[in-house]
Amino acid sequence: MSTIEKALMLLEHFSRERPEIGLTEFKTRTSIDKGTLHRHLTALKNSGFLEQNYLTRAYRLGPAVIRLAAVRENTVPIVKTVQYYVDRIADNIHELVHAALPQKNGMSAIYAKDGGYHGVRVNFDEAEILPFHATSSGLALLAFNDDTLVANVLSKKLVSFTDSTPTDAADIKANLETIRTHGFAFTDQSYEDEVGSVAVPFFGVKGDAIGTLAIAIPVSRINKSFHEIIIKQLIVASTELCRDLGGQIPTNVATIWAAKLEV
Amino acid sequence: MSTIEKALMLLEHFSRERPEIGLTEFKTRTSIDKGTLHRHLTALKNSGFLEQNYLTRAYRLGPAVIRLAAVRENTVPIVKTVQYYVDRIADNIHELVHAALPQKNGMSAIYAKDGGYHGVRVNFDEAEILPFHATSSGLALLAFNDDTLVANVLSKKLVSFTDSTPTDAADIKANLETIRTHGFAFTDQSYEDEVGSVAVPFFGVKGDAIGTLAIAIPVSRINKSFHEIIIKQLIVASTELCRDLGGQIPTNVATIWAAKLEV
DNA sequence: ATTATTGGTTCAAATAATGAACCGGTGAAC
DNA sequence: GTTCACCGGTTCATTATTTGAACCAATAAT
Repeated sequence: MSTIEKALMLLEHFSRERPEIGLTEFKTRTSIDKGTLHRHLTALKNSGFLEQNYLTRAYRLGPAVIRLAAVRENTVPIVKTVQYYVDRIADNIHELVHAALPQKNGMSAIYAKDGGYHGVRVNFDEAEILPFHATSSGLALLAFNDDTLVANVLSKKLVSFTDSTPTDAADIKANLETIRTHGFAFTDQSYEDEVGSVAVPFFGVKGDAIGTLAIAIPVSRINKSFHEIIIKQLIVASTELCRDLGGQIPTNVATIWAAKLEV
Repeated sequence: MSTIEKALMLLEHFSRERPEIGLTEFKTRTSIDKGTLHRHLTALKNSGFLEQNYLTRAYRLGPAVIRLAAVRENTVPIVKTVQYYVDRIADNIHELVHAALPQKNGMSAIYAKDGGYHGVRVNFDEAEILPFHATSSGLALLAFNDDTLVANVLSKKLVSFTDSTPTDAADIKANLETIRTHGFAFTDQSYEDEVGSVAVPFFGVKGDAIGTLAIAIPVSRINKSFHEIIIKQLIVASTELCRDLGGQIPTNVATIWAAKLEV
């Protein structure tokens, strides 16, 4: 692995829950030598990707990422485009809806809306990393993306989050196959207890999955008819979203989805 | 310079005007060896910072930056906080207002609003890099930030954009001194013909300038009384913004600003 | 059919990354 | 107030990676 990739991996450790990370904490998290770490962190700081809390000396993300995100969103306005559909679904079904993009180690929610007026809510952090193997977003993306990504994900250790988290590579591979035939993914408390989720992919110009639309919902509120409503909403939104983004829905997926909508 | 910094410098070449850049174009822009470039671009791609247009093979910014920006904005919600004040000023004075943060080679506008109903408008790109030495934003930041940044900027070649662009280091240093005594910066067609601008800094916890609020305006509409109105608006907004961000206005600046508001 | 231009690869030489040991400052414990 | 532990940061000989001139393959232009 190149030095560049090693350094950029450090940025993955920042999240809502861990917005600032000190040198020693990085050391325990990564088991990289302190000297090396310091060099890398300094390089990232010099480039504006990190800045230091001048009191604690801990590192946090810097202003460079803001500019880059603005340029990216101007190039490929996924966030803005996705917002409309997430909002629409949330307003229709009154549950927590989100859209997510693949990152290196999982899906990252880029926008979420809780349309719910229920007492029981699903707790959700934007910018959290959703592991590929334990969430419907992750599975939906794996099922309709490159096989190399699947191989890559399954080659690593599959962390268990609940009693229902699938950790066997063969099981997951089989599940991906059923996801492909169904045209959507769902999970039952595989990432958080009491929370189920349903996801559909959306596609890029190559017809590969470039992101997902998903719904997270307390298992107590799931039943068959509602499940079908959810899936229809997701499929319709993803279809329109693909059109907006200039993406291409693979013909087999298009057929499956069309059939789902007719029922 | 470390390999990491060299690679990250490549990302600076992307902008609204140049959202996609191919290998050979990178070569002409950077005069880095093609082999090296390809390695770096691949590393950035593997880390999600770039992705490739699969038809043209050109590179563009990738999804990783979206997540990072979301985390950063959650850590230090500058964009969101700044929006309110930019909008307010734009509504009051009916001109193009923007806020900018320092990047490596200039200021980057993070939010802009044109409150104008005039025929003549200032053209403005968010996420464009505004050179330190030729814009009021840049000068305002230099004047109230670290001296090392000033030295760094002045040590490089100062590009000329118009006939009025200051390119002499000594001139700029003198100008920074007057900016410090005035508490704001202004430029007259130093970046674009027919456009003047006024900027004030806003400050971080250390009392160092961390960004600027600025107004760009056709020179035909500038006159003394309007100039003063603009400055008052900017000063008031920056003062409140510093409070919101937990920043500290240096006492000497606070004194100057207070005097300006009394007039 | 030929040439120019594109993205991408190779491998010996040059250079930068690495990491164990070290430094100095801060705060807690005795 | 002395000691100790922990923090961020630095040093420098060793080691491994980066580098770049030359090369390859595919596509577009002449």
